[in-house]
Amino acid sequence: MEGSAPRRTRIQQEKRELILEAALEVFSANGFRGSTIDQIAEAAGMSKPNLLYYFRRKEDIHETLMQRLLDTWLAPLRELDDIGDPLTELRSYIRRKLEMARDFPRESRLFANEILQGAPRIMPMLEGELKTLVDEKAAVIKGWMRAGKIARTDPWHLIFSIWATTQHYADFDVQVRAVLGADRGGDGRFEDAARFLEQLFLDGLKPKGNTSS
Amino acid sequence: MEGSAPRRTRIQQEKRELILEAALEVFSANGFRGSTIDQIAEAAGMSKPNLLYYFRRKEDIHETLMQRLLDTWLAPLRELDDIGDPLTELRSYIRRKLEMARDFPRESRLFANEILQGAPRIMPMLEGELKTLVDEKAAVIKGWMRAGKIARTDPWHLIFSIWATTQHYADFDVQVRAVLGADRGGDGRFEDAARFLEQLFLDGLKPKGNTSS
DNA sequence: CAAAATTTTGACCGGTTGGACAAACGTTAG
DNA sequence: CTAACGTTTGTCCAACCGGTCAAAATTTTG
Repeated sequence: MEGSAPRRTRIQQEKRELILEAALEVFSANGFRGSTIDQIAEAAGMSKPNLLYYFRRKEDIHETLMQRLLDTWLAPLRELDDIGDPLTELRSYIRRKLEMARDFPRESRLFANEILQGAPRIMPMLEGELKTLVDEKAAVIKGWMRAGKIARTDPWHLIFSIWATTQHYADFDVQVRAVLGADRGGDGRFEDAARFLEQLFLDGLKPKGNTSS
Repeated sequence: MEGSAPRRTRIQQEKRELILEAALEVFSANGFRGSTIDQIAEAAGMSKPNLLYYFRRKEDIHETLMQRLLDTWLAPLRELDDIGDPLTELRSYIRRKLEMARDFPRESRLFANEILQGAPRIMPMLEGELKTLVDEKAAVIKGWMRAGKIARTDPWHLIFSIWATTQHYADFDVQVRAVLGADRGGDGRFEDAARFLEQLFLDGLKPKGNTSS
């Protein structure tokens, strides 16, 4: 048995890669329904029928893109390990997620688009693979709490808050840049965000040498 | 002078309201390009030409919806005042934003859709009204920091993180519910989130009576 | 009631979109 | 050269979409 993946020539591999790159650009900017095959074909430098020779349906492109995305997207969480200092481990998870928002904003937006529209194409994955992974890591975090290594809170909502704060810099990028303005909205914004998030997640907002009244 | 708003009969007021309600449902679920006038008309219980009698273009509906949205959406931030205890003030801002995510998830998703696609229709507002408001409130927060009432951080990124964490429960609702599962994903999830966010923003994750090693 | 004004509808139109298809083109192996 | 195979393109189509229009139905007004 050869497995179910169809055999592909070298040129097919390359062209499919080209199409997926173009489709990521278009889908992430316009959503699935807002994107046309023509747009993708043009971005990939080929004609529409030619594109349809490599992917028979528009949905096939989106599906392939989404499958690839999910692996790399969840990699940082998978790396969250029980070895090492818990606070350090969480800090580097936050850093990695923020780096992904900086380096792969299109992937983040593609994912956000899908979830926003009710996740019609990846619902089974959310309830299956994703839930399993999060539950597993929540158990790890709970262990750290029982050991007194980090404060006691809800691990699931902790993970949500890390996702939300980091992906915000990819998904809401135009808003972030508009509000920060020309001077502070440049490349340095990710370092500012990293500093802020580290402080937020470690120390919160209470002033340092000050017990609450 | 009567002002520039056109005079409208009672029935026009009602039908326009009906259409806007239906359009909010459809636009927030499918985005602007992903929604059709037919869908909105059907959701509003009228024919397409009839709908177009009240709003001449699809974009007019979206624009009206967006204008109304922005006022109510920014109301909590406008209320952030210099009077009262800073930590209490921030805590209730977070609570109000989370309540809005719970009570007006469609509005949140409509806004998220617009920003995700590059905010083509509200860019001037982001750079104008929104930036002005945020700058103003950031100055207030900076005052609190100078007075030693809250820890020193970046006020802009603080506001971003509040937006991100609270709106996450509206925009990524399906994911949140899928990950939490049937038992914890019910109505109680917003109270869990409120408790978690309060702790996160006030105390962070460091264990209580424990100086870092 | 009847005229006037407003609201609703069916039919229609031009442009776009996802996708099919056969013919043409290129490449490689015998 | 040529047959076989893989690739590319022009053409076409049916469905959909945003929007128009004139006529019909309804409501308001005198």
